[in-house]
Amino acid sequence: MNFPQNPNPNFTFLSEENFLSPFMDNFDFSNLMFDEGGNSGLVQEETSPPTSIVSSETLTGESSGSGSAVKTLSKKESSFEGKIRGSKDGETKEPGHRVAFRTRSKIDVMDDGYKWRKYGKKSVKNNINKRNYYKCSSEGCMVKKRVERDGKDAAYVITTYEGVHNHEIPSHVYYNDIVSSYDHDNWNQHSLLRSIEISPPS
DNA sequence: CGGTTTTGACCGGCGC
DNA sequence: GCGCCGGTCAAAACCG
Repeated sequence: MNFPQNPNPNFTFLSEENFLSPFMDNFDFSNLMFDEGGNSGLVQEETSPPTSIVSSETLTGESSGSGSAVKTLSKKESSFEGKIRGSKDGETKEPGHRVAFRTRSKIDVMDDGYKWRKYGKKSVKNNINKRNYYKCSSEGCMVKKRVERDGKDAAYVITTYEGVHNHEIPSHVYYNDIVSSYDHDNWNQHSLLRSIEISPPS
């Protein structure tokens, strides 16, 4: 269960370089969903049917079944939002930056440079597979991560990040270095990931 | 030895 | 009011 994506003992932060090639080779960012406190506007699950989100992205005709997964997600979103609004008024209630990725990969979890500790596993409806819950290991950092496989297309993995990191990425230096060094088209996609990791304060 | 994973139980919200 | 459903906790096992 360690690092299925990188059996290599050499895999470290430095291996990001190594990580890059296979990463883009094996993974497809076929669908990304952004939602910053329901303010981004890139995702609008409440007004638009979840399907539209999928179709607006590139699903290469395999979007048929994926709708269900997205649906579940959006449903969660709305309930989550309601929960926030219903909470106390002055409680430093962070809107919670939420980002959902839908990637095509053979592995379950992608290493994004942070240290995650698994704290739960649950099987959800609309998905025969189990959903895994991770939390950032750093103290005071309550960022959560949710990983599940698409019940319809086992090839796809849905990863949802929630919250903003308090601290630097353990491999932050490398990221900067890499980002500067590698300006390939591929990094276009990955830069998205990076932007999430550094999560700008609104 | 410390930190992490595992797994079932528990809890709280929502819908009916 | 009850049951479903999703999310979290916590204790024990497990691993490096």
